Amino acid sequence: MKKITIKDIAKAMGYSIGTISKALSNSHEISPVTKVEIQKFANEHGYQSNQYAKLLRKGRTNIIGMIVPSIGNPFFSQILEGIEREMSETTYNLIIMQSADDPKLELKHLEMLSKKGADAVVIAATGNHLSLRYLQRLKDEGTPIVLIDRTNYAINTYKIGIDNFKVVYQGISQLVNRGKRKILFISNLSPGTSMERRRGYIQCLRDFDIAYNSDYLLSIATNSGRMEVLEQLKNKLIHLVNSSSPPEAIFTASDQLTYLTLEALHAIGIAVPDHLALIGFANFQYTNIFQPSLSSIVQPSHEIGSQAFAILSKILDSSDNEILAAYQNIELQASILTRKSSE
Amino acid sequence: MKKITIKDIAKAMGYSIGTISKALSNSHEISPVTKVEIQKFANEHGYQSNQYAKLLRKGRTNIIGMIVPSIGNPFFSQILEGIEREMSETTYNLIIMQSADDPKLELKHLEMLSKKGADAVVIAATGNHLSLRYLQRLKDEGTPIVLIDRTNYAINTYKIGIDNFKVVYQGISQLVNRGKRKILFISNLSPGTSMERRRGYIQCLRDFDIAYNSDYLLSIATNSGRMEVLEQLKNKLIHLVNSSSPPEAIFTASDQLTYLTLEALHAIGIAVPDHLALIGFANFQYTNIFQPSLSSIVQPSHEIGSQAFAILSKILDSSDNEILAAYQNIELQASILTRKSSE
DNA sequence: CTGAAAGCGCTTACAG
DNA sequence: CTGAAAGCGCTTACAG
Repeated sequence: MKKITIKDIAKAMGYSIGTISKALSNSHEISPVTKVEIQKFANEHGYQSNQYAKLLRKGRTNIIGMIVPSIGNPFFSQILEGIEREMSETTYNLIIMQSADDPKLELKHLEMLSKKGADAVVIAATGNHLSLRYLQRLKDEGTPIVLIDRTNYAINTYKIGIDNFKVVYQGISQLVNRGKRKILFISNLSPGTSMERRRGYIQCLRDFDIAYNSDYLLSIATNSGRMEVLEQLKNKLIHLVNSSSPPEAIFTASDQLTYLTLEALHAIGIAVPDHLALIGFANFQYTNIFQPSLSSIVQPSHEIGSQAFAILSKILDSSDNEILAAYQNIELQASILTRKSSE
Repeated sequence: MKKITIKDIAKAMGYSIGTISKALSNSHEISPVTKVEIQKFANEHGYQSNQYAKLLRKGRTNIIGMIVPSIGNPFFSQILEGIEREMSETTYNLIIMQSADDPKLELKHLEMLSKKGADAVVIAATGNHLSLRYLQRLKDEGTPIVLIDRTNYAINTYKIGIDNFKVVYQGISQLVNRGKRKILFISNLSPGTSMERRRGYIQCLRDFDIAYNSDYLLSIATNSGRMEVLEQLKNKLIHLVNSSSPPEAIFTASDQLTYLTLEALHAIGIAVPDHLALIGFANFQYTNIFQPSLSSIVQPSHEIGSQAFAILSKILDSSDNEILAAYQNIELQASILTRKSSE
């Protein structure tokens, strides 16, 4: 059952290679009768065009490169789901790579994608300046770039994320409305999102006339191992809880930090919400079976993925690979599931 | 900053195209001096070979196709992580597709992979006979196939999973040793794993001299929506709990069923483990923050991925794409994390 | 409406 | 040790 080519069809049917090619791509140059005849023959013999010959000829690869910190993180795996569902039956190919939030690895992956001739790149970037410069260069060379999740970077391109300021503001408001005034804010170091999230926190406190306390602003590097991050959190939390002014609530500004903070609180024996309320970013589908059921900020992860693909396919499908009128910064709506952990 | 080709180098250096090609692939035909000179020039000018021209010439695509039920399921996303880490800096390309455990979609994806000319396929198959037949055909045509997770199918190829019988036997033993004799076993319909898991359950009961009760053997189709599965579970559980012989423990034989069963138990107000103990398959990294902390069967998901790639790269890298001596059925070790839910 | 020919970027027998 | 030439499977001006 060897693969059949245009040449085979041409020989079998007594047409030239060019005619077969044109008939199969439905060219108007070919007479309807011949076209039908050829297409029928091709179908019956299971002809499938060789993508690589096509792409070589057209100078394209149809590869969309994607870099995320970790596929195992449900937030990113859901984004991936969203892309895959749209893409699977197209001729595009997705290549996925994990940066582990390591700038060096990220840069290596970008170089690899360039080497593989990726026609577009989707990335949740670490924010490392070398990577950003590389992205800028790719963009200048004509490769469309879509920044997802972490969008607050000074590069003028397509961006898809959420309104970080707003959803954090809402989350903090909830805590305040439940009588919490001493709110610990824990975020990671990603400049792509943490600025806006922190701004939401600070502005909300200000609007509620709550004094700002720098001890309540915690930044944790999450690209070290899980155990290390957990230890750090435990130490910080023990310290704060035993301080003269212990926090009454925690807001965690990333999925991983939410899970690890909850784990740390369990480990050091602090009851949630009795002792300390908690609300945080979390996209795992089953946060309602957490101890306690978790008040979660949920992002439209699937939609982030599907929109990224929508934008790219629009650009790549346009004959001259033209960049759309204006770069868009799409801010989708995140939602808050209020549950026991913040009661 | 246009891409530079072999032709460009040939023109610039005054060598023929063939010589450049051979020098870059380190052929012994070329004199060491010339080779160094050419390689240096290529490096300095950022030459990157066009994979597609290469593959077209060699009749290969270097595409590895992968089909899993759902990328969002942490178990499968971890397998993906395992593959990606090994593969990212190679010239192989992974194409991922989701079957949603839908046989029709699975078959469509397989056809797509064949159309794209995948050089190999990695699949957690539904077990649908049309798909299995298609896989068999691909295999017969020379495409290496690796079955992951669901390995109990009558197709003679590479298989990577766990010793399902053994780990279930151990899990059930734990429950029995804690005094439970009425154990409800909930599994999905996948023939690739559920047979062996069920066998472990039944054999364990037998060895402990516990009467087998068919009411305690529950099979749930998990490819309908999440809410639907949840409803089913709630109904079944309410019925059983109120029966004349209510179960004392539950063993859930898939990740999704574990989460949903716990959710169902919460919803209908059954306390775990006080009222009913629970132990189940679960690969989410943070099952210790569940309510209660979950006794989990954890599979070596990353290793399943990395081994799949290891096998394939070995086959595909061998010049004649030869199938290795014998097909292997690799059974990795799963582990049991015993925690509060089964106390 | 159909065909002959060039070429995408590469590799590899075959000569010399 | 180096080069000329054919060919992987396709598309597309250009002729006729």
